Amino acid sequence: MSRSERLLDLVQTLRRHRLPVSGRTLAGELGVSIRTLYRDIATLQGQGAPIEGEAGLGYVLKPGFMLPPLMFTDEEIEAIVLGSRWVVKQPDSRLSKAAADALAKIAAVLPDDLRNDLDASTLLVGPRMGASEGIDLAAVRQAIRDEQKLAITYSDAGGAGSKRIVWPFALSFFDKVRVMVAWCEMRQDFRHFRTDRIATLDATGLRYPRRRQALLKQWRTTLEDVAQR
Amino acid sequence: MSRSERLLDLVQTLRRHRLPVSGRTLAGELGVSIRTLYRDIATLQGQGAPIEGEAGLGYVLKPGFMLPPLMFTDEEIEAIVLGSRWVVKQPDSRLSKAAADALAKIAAVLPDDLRNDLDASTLLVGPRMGASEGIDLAAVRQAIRDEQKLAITYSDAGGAGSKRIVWPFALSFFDKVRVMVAWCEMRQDFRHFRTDRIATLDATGLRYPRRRQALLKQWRTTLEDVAQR
DNA sequence: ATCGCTGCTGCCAGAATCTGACAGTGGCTT
DNA sequence: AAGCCACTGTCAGATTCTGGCAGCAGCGAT
Repeated sequence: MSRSERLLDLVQTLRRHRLPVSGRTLAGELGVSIRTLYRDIATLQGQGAPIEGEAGLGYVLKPGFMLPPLMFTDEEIEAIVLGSRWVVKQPDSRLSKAAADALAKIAAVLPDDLRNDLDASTLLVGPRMGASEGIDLAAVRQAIRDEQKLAITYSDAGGAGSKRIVWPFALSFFDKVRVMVAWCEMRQDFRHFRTDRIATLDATGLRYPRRRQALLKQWRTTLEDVAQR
Repeated sequence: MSRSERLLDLVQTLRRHRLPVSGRTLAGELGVSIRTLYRDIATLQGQGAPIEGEAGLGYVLKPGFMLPPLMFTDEEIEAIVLGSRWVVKQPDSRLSKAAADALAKIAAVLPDDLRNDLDASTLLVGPRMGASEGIDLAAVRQAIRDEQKLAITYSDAGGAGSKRIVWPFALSFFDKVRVMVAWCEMRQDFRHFRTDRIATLDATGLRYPRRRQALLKQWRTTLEDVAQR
């Protein structure tokens, strides 16, 4: 058994024993000398595992769990972060604090580009979407990640359809519908497109000339202006 | 730099290069020989990392991300799982599928006792809770984990207060409020207690005589019976 | 106060692992 | 055919890991 496997084993073993266990016992269960066990404990503590050792008693793992290295796809990470953000907004203060802590831990290890992706997926208002989507939201998300223009056919509130080229930079939940936030070339302004009113959607393969991050920032500023009126 | 650190570095390096990179280049950036790089790639692939190598091109990391070992508290895991379950229920099929996949991956590595804890935290109906809680939900969660009786003072719909001993086994979201699901000793039946109507709550320290898992199963059966009426 | 149990650290030699270099195979592109 | 590349096998040397030993410190029981 390699060292890294053994370290995970140690955590699991500590979880099984709820009461303090002596180092000698742990070493025996892992088939390793007590000296090595001390080194392993030190390594785990160095990685942030909440293991407490007290002379005369033994070791206890404070309640918690070490998630081993896991491979998630972009969308899985997005789903987890989105769900956690929702929990943060819930009134259960303990749980919402826990969710915030978890988010911070996850964000701390995410590479920059992925963290930016997540910023683009905003959660505006208490979400309670009803209508099923007609278009492929994954395509929208892809375009946002790649900072590429989209050609869409959109039916506005009045029912009139229009073709537009837009620069999408965020997918948002708003009231009961999902909304794609984008710069509209036709209007030369920010526009919100309800995803259930987007009739057709085609990737253009063309990159738009500004950074998504910059658009997002500018859009947020605009929102604040509106709110202050 | 230890080997395990370097393996994480490799993943990060592969993420930076979006286009295929040759093994020679990667080896150079990591400061190791190309032979070692091949071994590292093999190790990562063995751990499930979606790295693809093609002769004549180089290596690409299929979009995704490897979360390094992370320490979460019980409540953080609960928050993540609960949030992901919410995402699963959303109409965005791509994202909800991603959430389901992520949940499966997390469940696969959770120790049994923690997985049981999570079963007790159910998500019943589209949640949109408004009222803030008066009592300490963490105490309820603790009692559920430890399978211990609780003494509560509850105000029912009519406003009349009553003292009861209950065996809590699940915390649930229902309509707009949070609900503690428990066996009520007074009524000798399952009862749902809106957490915002629980006036006082005291731990008894007494274990109740049945397994939480069994209560949960029986309660679900009861629910189905009611639904079929 | 003494004893026993335990956590924790430094040290060192042997065991285990990792590493780099070399050689070779097979696929792909030019 | 030539060049680039992924990939595997082998092997000696470098590196790391491991176990045993010695010693210190904190705690509770005797």
